[in-house]
Amino acid sequence: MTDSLGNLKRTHHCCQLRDTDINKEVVLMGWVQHRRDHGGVIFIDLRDKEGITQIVFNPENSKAVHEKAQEIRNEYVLGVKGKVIARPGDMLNPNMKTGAIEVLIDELSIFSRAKTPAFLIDDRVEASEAIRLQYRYLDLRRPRLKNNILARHKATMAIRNYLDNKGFVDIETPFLTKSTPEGARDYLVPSRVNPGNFYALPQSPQLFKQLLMIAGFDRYYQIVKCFRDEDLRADRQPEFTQIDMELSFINEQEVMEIAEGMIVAIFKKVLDIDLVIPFPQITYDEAMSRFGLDRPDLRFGLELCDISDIVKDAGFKVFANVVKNGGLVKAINAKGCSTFTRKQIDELTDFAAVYKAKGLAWIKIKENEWQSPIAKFFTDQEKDALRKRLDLELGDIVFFVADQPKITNEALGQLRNELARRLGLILDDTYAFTWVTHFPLLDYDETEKRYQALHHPFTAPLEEDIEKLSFDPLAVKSRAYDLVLNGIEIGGGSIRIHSTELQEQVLNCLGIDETEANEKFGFLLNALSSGAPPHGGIAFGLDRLMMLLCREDSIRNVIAFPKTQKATCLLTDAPSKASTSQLQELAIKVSKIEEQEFL
RNA sequence: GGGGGUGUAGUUCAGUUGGUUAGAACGCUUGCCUGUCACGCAAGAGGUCGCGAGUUCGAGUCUCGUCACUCCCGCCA
Repeated sequence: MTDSLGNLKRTHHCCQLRDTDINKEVVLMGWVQHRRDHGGVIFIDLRDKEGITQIVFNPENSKAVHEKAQEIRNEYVLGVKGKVIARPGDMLNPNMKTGAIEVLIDELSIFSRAKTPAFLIDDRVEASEAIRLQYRYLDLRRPRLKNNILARHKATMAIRNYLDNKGFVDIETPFLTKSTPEGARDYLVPSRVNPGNFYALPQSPQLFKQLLMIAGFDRYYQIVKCFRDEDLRADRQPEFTQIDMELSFINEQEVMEIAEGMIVAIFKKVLDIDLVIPFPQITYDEAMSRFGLDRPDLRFGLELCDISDIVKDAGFKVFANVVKNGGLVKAINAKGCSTFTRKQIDELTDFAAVYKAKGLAWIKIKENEWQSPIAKFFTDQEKDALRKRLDLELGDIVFFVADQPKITNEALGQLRNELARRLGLILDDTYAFTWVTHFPLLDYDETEKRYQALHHPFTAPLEEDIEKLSFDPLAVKSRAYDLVLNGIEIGGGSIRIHSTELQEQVLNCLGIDETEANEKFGFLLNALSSGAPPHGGIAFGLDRLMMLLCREDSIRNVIAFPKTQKATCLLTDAPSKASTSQLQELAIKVSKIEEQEFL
């Protein structure tokens, strides 16, 4: 039998007692971190959410209690009553906050016995991801995960305080809602009372927050789950949390200012770091040109350099032909890295190939010569131009990618990040923020042969570009902005379209005709024509932000109960089969399941 | 949908060219120990080598398939 709590009342937590508390009678409750049985005296490290206190069972103090304490094992849950005493002179433990004292126990309650845990509750012990997820409640006892979750709480508190002070109203929006076209795959929920019909879980509260602006709430925020049924990554879960906000009567600069203030408040509260604002802003075009990606990592240089004009007539046909066909030839000069071996270069070539680069050309700048499979194709004049453009000096190696602009930028941009990692150019405690602005409004989907919104269909085009919608849609820039931290997109938003006519025009561009538009989001178009204020907003990925704040490399480590890469939960074994009666009630037939187990 | 990595004791891993009884560390159990702090000492238990086929006199090791976890590409407005 185990003991019940009875009248025992906790007086302190396990990180609280100091030498100033000596001689106090205290009651502690917690889990057994370690047991050290010396035959006579037994030491136990008692752990709770706050920390660890050493408790002592001494047979000279109470034989019966000492006897009972023999039984204690790791992870047992105890309540103990005793006296705070000073540790003997040289027995202080400077590594513990409570290391000056210990508690000599007079009364012991064993609330729970515990099976031997699958892994030790200690950050120094490794366990596989699968085991950690299966026993998540044990992993959450360990300091690393526990502290991440506590940091997340600090962050959300800072966010709520900040936004409340700025006049934002926290409003909940429905989870059982309507499927929206465009965007990610929806999670569907069958409706029992409307057989054959389905709700969709929201990919974001986008339309509802716009409706709230039209309703006149002026400033809205929500820390809210969003659902996207797409394949997972280290920084992507099917359900994730957004810090979602929307404001009326503002422009993009004002949204960015508010957002910066919030990020500052979070960093101050969680890390006690004072960030410098405003964050730099660069346009999408500049980001692509200099860094190859729309989420540039500004912690290091290694910028990309366009050399298409220099090589357009070169004897090296690979380069020349790419330029002739509207492609792009760009290069990165890795200063002082001409010592790269053939093997290293091959690895980098394989790396670039992942991003569809057909090859990775290179030139090593050696004494008296350019060592390279392609150097012989260039005239002295071309070499001279390259030397100047790329700042080529003795000991450099320069990498080239030649392809369609999209591939050249992506491959070389990713190579830039990889080179920085390999060369150790990335400093640990640097937080390099940047806004990326002036995204294109649309891009062209080759497989579906139509335009699609880069951000979403409700993003406003730049005023001066609106007329181009009819004759050159791809040249239209939008009023969208992303916030990027260390090469990772942590938030994005836009000024929205608040005019019915413009909204219809953009939908038209996307190939959504009036009938379809009315069917899919006629409610929004109606609302827009019922008095819509100019408005815009932004949403941050709370999980990604916390991942960066906690220096984790997966968002699973900042989510209490995350999913595996196949979107399952190893703890609860979700998703699982539905019973025939459940399915019948929902008017659903399951096909293509090999061995359907009837429950 | 595609590519890479991993899977051996409760946990983390080692396991040679295919060869006798599959090892280590930690954890666990028992005993000893009154000042430890991931205590120490001694003894012990613990294995469907992910699963299924195949090759072979013989498979943890080789081949094929399959499952799980993970990283990436596609996908993710």
